[in-house]
Amino acid sequence: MDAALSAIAGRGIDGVSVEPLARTLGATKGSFYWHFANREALVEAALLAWETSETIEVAELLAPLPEPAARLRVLMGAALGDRPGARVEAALLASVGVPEVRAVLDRATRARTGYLRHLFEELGVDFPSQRATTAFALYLGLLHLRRAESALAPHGQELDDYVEHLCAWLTDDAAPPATGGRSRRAARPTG
Amino acid sequence: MDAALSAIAGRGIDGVSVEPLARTLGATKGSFYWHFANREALVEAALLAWETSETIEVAELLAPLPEPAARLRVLMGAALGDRPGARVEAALLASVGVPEVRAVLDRATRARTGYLRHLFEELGVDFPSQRATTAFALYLGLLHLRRAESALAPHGQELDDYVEHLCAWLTDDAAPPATGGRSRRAARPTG
DNA sequence: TGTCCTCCATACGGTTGCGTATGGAAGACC
DNA sequence: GGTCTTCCATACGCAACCGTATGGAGGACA
Repeated sequence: MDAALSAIAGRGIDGVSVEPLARTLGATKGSFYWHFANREALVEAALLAWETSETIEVAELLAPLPEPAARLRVLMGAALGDRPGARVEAALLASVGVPEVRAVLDRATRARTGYLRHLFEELGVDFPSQRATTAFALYLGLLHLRRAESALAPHGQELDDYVEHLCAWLTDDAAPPATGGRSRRAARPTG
Repeated sequence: MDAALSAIAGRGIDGVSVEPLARTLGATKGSFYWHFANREALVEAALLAWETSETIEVAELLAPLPEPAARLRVLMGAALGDRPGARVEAALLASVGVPEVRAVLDRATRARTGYLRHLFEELGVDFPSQRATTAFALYLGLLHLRRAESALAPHGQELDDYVEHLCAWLTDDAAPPATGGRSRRAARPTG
């Protein structure tokens, strides 16, 4: 099943095929079909494994951080860093047309934007839902750039600086100048 | 070839197969292989067609707008609206692993971030490259959410408001307070 | 009218992958 | 030792697709 996740990370959901996968494991189809009912069962099991490991990882990462601002930074940094799960997720984004994948991603999206909204609420900024959507969209876009191996995708120290920058930007750092609400934030919230 | 683009929009690059495509057109493989050398030639032709139509569309859209701020708004709005090219692009993002697709998307990315950087320079904001990357990543993320039919993807009037909000945010509307660079913008630029 | 050239259809071989059928090895258990 | 369960391999049928071979209709043209 790790092999299945590797295949997903490398060539997407369609890259998960029973026969080549069995070959790379030094096994045969006969063996595979004893453990799994069919290809779809394997894919679902792999998706489930990814989902749980992902949520556990994130939870463990954020548990020791009391400060919401630090949580946001760590969250964005981990999301865009070199986690093994990131490659899988970037590949899953590509297969969002497959119903099972869509269901998993939908759950993950809800969980993440929900948590982001919670963070922004804790931070006391205005329009937390809208910011959560924006932050998550940024995450998705940067994840794609990374998968596309684009020159725009920041790496290493640059990535750290960029994450810092984004978090400050997302939280209106520096500036809440006691002048009350600004009209430029008056657009209707989205999510 | 329109059929090929439709297939791409609907099921991705892998959804472009010669025999089904010929069937939907009421033709046969024999006919297809007279017009195209092979499947790859069709895909490349379709990608080229998309690329040129896309650049032409955008150029025509922005030509009559002198104000950079208005250009940014129209650009983001069009990018996230219901253009036919948007569905194709969202599907192409999924196939960024295919070398030909990657090449096309890479060119498009360069062109777009280059133009965005130019816009931000015209607007006189600081760190235009970084902002261009951020704006483009946002675009990519929202495009994905739209393709995923996520509840977070804004639509209609909501979309307009959201675009307005984002543009104001990206350009530090309201605030360039002649105080020079602020420390929260001091992270190293990325692109 | 005979001959090309253009465009398209039918038919074929080859590959890849899914799922099933069937048998066989190796240990558990009596 | 016999039997049953567990796990795996070989072999098969089937479907989707790619690309090629081959022929045929229909107009251009001398």
